Amino acid sequence: MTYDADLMRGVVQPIVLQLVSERAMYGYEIIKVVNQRTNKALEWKEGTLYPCLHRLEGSGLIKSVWETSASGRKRKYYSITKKGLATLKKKSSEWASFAQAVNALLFVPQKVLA
Amino acid sequence: MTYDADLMRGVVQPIVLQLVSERAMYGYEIIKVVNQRTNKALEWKEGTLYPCLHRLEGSGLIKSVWETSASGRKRKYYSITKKGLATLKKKSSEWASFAQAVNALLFVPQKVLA
DNA sequence: GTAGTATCCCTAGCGTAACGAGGTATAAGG
DNA sequence: CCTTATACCTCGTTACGCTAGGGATACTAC
Repeated sequence: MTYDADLMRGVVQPIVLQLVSERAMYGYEIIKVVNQRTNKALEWKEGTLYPCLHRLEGSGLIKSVWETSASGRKRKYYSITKKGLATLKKKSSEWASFAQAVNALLFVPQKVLA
Repeated sequence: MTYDADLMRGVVQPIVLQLVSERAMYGYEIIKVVNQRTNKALEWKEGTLYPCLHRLEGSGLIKSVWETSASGRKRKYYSITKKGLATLKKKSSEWASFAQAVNALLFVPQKVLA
């Protein structure tokens, strides 16, 4: 299922921060992990991820190193910085209470009405 | 608490649809209800709501009537249309599974890791 | 009365970020 | 060898929430 693009706004950064906080990952890998872990509920494309990675690195929230695998493939591994960890913590609790607030509005228990 | 503006994208329309589906409401009222029902977790401004109302009406998802209260105040009451109801249903279930997917990524149970 | 606040509507312009569509290059598999 | 998967990137479009205005009427307190 593919969602309204607008929903994606605001969650891409936190998700990327979370993933690279678990372990160092490269871009292409992140896309695969997102798609798999959500059973294709979220389906990111490269045009979504790469600019985001560059923004995050530019803000000093993640950092990257180039590595070459045994097969010879070059991959840019991202990991989270101290600053990024703080942001992740803030953003994910922000998301949690935001989602709760939205749910409170969208799914109103009957007794509240009328 | 005020959230990253980007989070708000994609949820303003569904929320408005939900509220005016409960009963006819006017713009200023909607803002108050959103602020109250979320305990100020969401704090909408007029610049957020009014354009959204006009978009929704333009798309035929809601309709409006001017009414004058006993005190003489003119208010534009919005109510949901049949088409709007269908959209609301779709959008809110979309939100539900989207939120679930995001939660699955942001709050990973320990056993999943490594 | 009148000053200040709350109610009620509206809009123009800005900034931002997801997306589609494109490009490059290398490894793997048939 | 030729296709597919892997792996990186960027440009332009687009949509919409927000800021910062503007206008008008009712209510409240002094």
